[in-house]
Amino acid sequence: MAVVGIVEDNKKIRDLIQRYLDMQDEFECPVAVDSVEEMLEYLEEHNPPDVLLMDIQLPGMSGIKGIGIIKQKYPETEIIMLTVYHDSHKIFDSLVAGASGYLLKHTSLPEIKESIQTLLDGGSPMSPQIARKVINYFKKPNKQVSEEDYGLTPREHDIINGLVDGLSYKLIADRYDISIDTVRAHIRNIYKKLHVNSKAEVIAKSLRGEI
Amino acid sequence: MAVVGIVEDNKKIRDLIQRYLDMQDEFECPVAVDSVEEMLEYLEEHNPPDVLLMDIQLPGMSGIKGIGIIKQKYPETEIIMLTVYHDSHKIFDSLVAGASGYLLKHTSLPEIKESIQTLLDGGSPMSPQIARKVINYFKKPNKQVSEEDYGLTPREHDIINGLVDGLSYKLIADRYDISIDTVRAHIRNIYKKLHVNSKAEVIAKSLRGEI
DNA sequence: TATCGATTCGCATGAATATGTGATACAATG
DNA sequence: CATTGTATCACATATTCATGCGAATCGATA
Repeated sequence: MAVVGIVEDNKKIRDLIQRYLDMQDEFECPVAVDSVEEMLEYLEEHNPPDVLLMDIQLPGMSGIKGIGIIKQKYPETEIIMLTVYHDSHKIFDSLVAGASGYLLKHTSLPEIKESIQTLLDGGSPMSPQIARKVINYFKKPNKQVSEEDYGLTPREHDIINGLVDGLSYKLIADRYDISIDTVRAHIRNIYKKLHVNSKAEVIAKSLRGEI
Repeated sequence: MAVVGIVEDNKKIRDLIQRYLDMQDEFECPVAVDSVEEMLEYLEEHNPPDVLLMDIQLPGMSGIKGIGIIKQKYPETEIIMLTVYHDSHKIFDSLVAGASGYLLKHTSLPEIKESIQTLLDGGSPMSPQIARKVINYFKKPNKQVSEEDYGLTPREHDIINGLVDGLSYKLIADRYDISIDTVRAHIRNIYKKLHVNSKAEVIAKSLRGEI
């Protein structure tokens, strides 16, 4: 049976979720407190829960700060944020701090139950609206920042992949069944196109996403 | 009524989805082809669909490359990947290229329908397993997962920074006002600590956030 | 005080890399 | 058909890198 903890300062919501989860055969919810500090006290004397439902806006320490502290001491505990905030900053900060799921407060009790199960099954519960923002995170920085076109040919990309994998000219030649002199030729052209003159710079450029 | 297009090389799957969607009152699925190239031809003469379901492994151009081309010409069209691949690279590449959702191929037809509606409502359909990988992306560069302690000294970190900047031993020596032999000495120690034996590997490790 | 780790420097050698100057073959393009 | 670009290969040379060995200084710590 999975053990779930709750950190939520609204007593009504807290009690509601706790009662609901305790009613379920699959879950046990022995601890529901209204601040990170109280949860930390609790954790000093009890086994950490498998899952924590956590609000962001809390008396005392914020939930986001709490994630970091709790995950550091009890890395096995998975944390799902349950909050009214849907702005990108709070979402990202939570995920970066170590949260594994992010739900909005209008989420129904059965959906919360389902989300906890999803988490225990190795998934990350997230509402589609939240997922959308997370995905947008990937889009913005790239389209603008990177994506320069150096006019590299497919073969040149192959060679670059070899370099990034830390291979020597000889090993790259082996990988693609070409002679080491051909590798040299390609690398010379790559250097020209990228305006660099060492393996190191190519690797750095590539891993920074500039190619 | 929303217009949906399909790019999928498995004829059985393609026809199945097309027939199913066409049966729905909410959707119309006038185009289902087996390559990005064909979809591009179609788009030249028709209005772009609202949503595209797209495979990754395709004859000719890959679906990931296709995303970029299609989103550039028809930015209003939303793209959902529908694929067997669940490795992080493909997921990230797809999202970065501009996909708005990512489903695995075992997704049922009603779930696909639901996902399209989610997308049209401004959400991003994504299975919990995929969401999990996306979320892990946020965690890695930070605290828990990575950051092995190789016991590198501050000076060694300096030298590594020099390498990552693409500098030669001589330039690193200049930067820190030390002799090239000292640089050599540090690099020898770094190689020992990181268990590598080339600049390339150090740079790769560093830029992947493993140091 | 004696030891240890961090930092510094030197010398030497073989391996790998950077760069120049060629060449051939093929496919696509005008 | 001439040109251009990709991909292939060869030879030569200078530079850079990897690595082994040794050693001095200095601050901290046992």
